[in-house]
Amino acid sequence: MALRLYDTKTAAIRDFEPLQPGQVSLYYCGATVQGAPHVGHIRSGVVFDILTRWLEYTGYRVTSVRNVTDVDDKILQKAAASYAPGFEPSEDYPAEEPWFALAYRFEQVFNAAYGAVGVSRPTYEPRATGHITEMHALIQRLIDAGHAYPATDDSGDVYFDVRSWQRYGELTHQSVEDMQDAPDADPRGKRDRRDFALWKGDKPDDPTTAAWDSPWGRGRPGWHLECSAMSTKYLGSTFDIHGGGLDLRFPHHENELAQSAAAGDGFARFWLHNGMVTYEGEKMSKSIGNIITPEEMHAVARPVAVRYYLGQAHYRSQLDYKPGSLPEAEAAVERIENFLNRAGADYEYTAAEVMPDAFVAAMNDDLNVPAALAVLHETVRTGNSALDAGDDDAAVRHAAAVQAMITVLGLEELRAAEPAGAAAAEEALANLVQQQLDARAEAKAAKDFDTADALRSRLAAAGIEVEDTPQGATWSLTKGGV
RNA sequence: GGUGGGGUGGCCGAAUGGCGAGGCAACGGCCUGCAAAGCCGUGUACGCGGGUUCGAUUCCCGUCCCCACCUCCA
Repeated sequence: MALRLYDTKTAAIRDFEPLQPGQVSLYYCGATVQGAPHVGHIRSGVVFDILTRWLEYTGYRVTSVRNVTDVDDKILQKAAASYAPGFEPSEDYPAEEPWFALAYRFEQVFNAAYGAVGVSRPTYEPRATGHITEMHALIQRLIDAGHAYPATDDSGDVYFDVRSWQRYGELTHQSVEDMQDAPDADPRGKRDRRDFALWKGDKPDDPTTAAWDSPWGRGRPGWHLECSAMSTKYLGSTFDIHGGGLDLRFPHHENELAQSAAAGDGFARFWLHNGMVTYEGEKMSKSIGNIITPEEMHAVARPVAVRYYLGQAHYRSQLDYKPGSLPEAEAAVERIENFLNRAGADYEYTAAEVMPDAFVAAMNDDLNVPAALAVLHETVRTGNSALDAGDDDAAVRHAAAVQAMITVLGLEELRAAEPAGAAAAEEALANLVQQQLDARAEAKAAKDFDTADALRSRLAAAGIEVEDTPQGATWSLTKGGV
């Protein structure tokens, strides 16, 4: 069964066939680097990372591009505020920080947060500020085609002419007439209130570093323009998949589509949108203040559990965060981990040999990760049964299958969770623990259970968990701290 | 007002016109000196009202409620 994906534009699940056989071009919206990421941003990264991994497993060569919007009104506002009298510096926002320093700093914070949960770096991460030339070319094409115009006032803005583009609204299935008027929208020199800025004229107070010369005067790019310019530059005028959060459908993606299509580009063939992360039913967002940061999650669960949690729901579903969510994910992850550690790693199966058909079918069905996880857990259970029955061949084969599945889901670090290590300190620790375990084994052999239990308690107090198995006692560091 | 997505057992979360995905939690059993891990088993789930049907959680109509977007948003 071939891959099928839900496309927002056609509002239907369609067979996915790339433009070029064997190759997939994927563009997905990254961050406007005006602040630290929250969990919602990271979910989006995980979703498109899983998509990329699945496409690659399926045999495609994937070119993925995720933009960095490193100049916009909010970035400039925050930087400007840091120079204002009475500004109170905080951990996130120090005093007197130029806009480009702020943007670059948060770009790195974002990358660290993505990396912490195993989101692979895209093929390329272009920055808006590095593509002003391409944006100018696109604006010129739109003006030439009669779909953009310089502002009628002297602002130096250039707007997209929504009324000139019949298809405007096609992505989100809205007609311009039915759209609610934005009462706070500044009509400025617009022909229609819904016209949006392609280019924003320089204002007297703007930093000189945040303005570029253009045929329409000095200024900076409008928000939506960079994605059109950069996606088509690196992926072609028509490319396979455009992704992003559900909240980007309108206006961001609608406007991107309008710009590119009106300029004559085919643009994205599939539009994928991931669901929001909510907290007690409400969308996580800075303005509401119900943010959970990646740091807060990492404080209560290991990265692999955080990743499991963020990826476990279907990507189009809303994901509601609750205090118990992460411990639950941790428990599920440990179950998988325990099986892999029991089964050992002595197998040489290729992923294709052992990947369960049901897993493939689930992933091909619009990335049905919940169903895929069901297959994963069934495999763990069957593998555990095989171990209990002494059928090591079957167990090893199941372990290989689990390994193949968790690699696709980006949970492969589960495999490396064993306590033994090459580092000298770990070796020394292993020696000490083993001495304790030997002493305990002697006590147990002598039926001196008080001593045996005391030894186990002392290890537990030191953060070391002991488990008895038919092959003797094993130990591990207590998960998630003591 | 417009557009889109939902309401599933104690919780999370899928599929499906007919045999109750999967995980977490709970309970019972096996195993174990005990524990842990593991295995087996248990639970009268589909917002409400109609309709179609031999049969509806699933399809249709109505209705209530929730969420997202309508120019800051992952």
